Amino acid sequence: MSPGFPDTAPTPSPSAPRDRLLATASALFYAEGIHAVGVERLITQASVTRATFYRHFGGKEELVTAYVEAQDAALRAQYEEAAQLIDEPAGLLRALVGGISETVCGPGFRGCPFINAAAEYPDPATPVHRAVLAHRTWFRTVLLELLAAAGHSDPPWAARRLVMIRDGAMVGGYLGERDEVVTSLATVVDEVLGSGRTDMEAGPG
Amino acid sequence: MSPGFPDTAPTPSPSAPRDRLLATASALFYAEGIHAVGVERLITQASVTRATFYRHFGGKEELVTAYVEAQDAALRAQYEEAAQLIDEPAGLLRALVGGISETVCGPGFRGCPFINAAAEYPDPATPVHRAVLAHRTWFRTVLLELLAAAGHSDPPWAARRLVMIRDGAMVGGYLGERDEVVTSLATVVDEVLGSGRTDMEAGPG
DNA sequence: TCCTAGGGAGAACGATCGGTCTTTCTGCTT
DNA sequence: AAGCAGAAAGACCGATCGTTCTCCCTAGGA
Repeated sequence: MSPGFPDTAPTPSPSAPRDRLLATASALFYAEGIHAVGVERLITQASVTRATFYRHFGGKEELVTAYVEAQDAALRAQYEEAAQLIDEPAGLLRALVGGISETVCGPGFRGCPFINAAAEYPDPATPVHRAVLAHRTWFRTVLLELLAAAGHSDPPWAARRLVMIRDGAMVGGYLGERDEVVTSLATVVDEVLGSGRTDMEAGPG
Repeated sequence: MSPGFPDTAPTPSPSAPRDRLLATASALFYAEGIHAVGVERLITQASVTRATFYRHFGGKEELVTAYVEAQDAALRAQYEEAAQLIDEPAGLLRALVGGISETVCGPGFRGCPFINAAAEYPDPATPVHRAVLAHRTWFRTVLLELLAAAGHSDPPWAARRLVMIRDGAMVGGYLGERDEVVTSLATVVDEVLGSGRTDMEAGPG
């Protein structure tokens, strides 16, 4: 741009085609299912040519994996952001499940992208399936740590319960009544947190 | 049709090809996903010709619908069978969730066929999606009736909780630790049933 | 006896699948 | 000024998609 700043500039377009591709893929894969979306449609909607597609991704499955990993990264970032605003573990825990409620009630919610992806990639050896499991492991670990930090009497037990109720909320929000799911979710979280008799009484604080 | 026993006999082969087709489809669709299985493979493994396939089903989607409806019918039949052996609603309720535990722990469990099918058929107008919702409505209704018959103080609330925990168990049994899921499931059922303070104290009776 | 419905076998349909190729043009680095 | 990486544009590949077709054979009802 000018002398003194020879660096590669603040990436005016870091790799626009790649980003467009991933964004388009995320929207289509999530809304319609992965196997239901072909490469043709992807590159057309992303305004990208075939050659460009295969220059950035080794193939469709690699793009699918990138899609799942991007969802994972987004949730991790969302959590990190919340973690910088909230100090108490119990509050962070509630913020975490609050985010789930918002997701479920948000427009265009179509189920958990990880559960849906796993439904289409049953083989555990698949990178896609592995990415799903990796996200779930991360989520469970975060719950475990927060529960322990909050002084819960039985973090493993509580984490198991919270993971199950999260999955139930995701499925129910897609194939059932969203409002009911959200209220049930909140109630269960209060119960689980309240049952670890320490400094984590229910209530938004 | 004619004197004596002109009837179509006790169906020596009611429609063997059709049954083979549906059985093969059920196994493949469940194990590998629906869009991942083509007609070619279907008819080859079922030892049926293309013409025969299209004589029995209008197309692939009709077979998929039949697959989902067959799963639904099997579960309804399983429930009816249990209902004839068990009188008390509370016991029947426990048998119902006991069946879920067995399913989750059974060999080859690959998640809930209804949840998985819905992941591949997001459009609510699709017969497949509708069949999934129909099954879920039936399940919820059964829970509701059993809870009411058992004298639970808040059947709608309890039914919601049980549906959510069922979904959580199905997902967790596929993408998590099966043993943990089953024990958590049993605990939650006890809690939910026990909270309706009437004649439904926990315990297998 | 005929006759016909149902199944087996397989060719063929257009469409789309995921993937590779060549060519041209632009924009940056050297 | 030269050169090169990345992207646009699009032809092209074999394979498979779901679907329809013809032909033949066999078993069961009229």
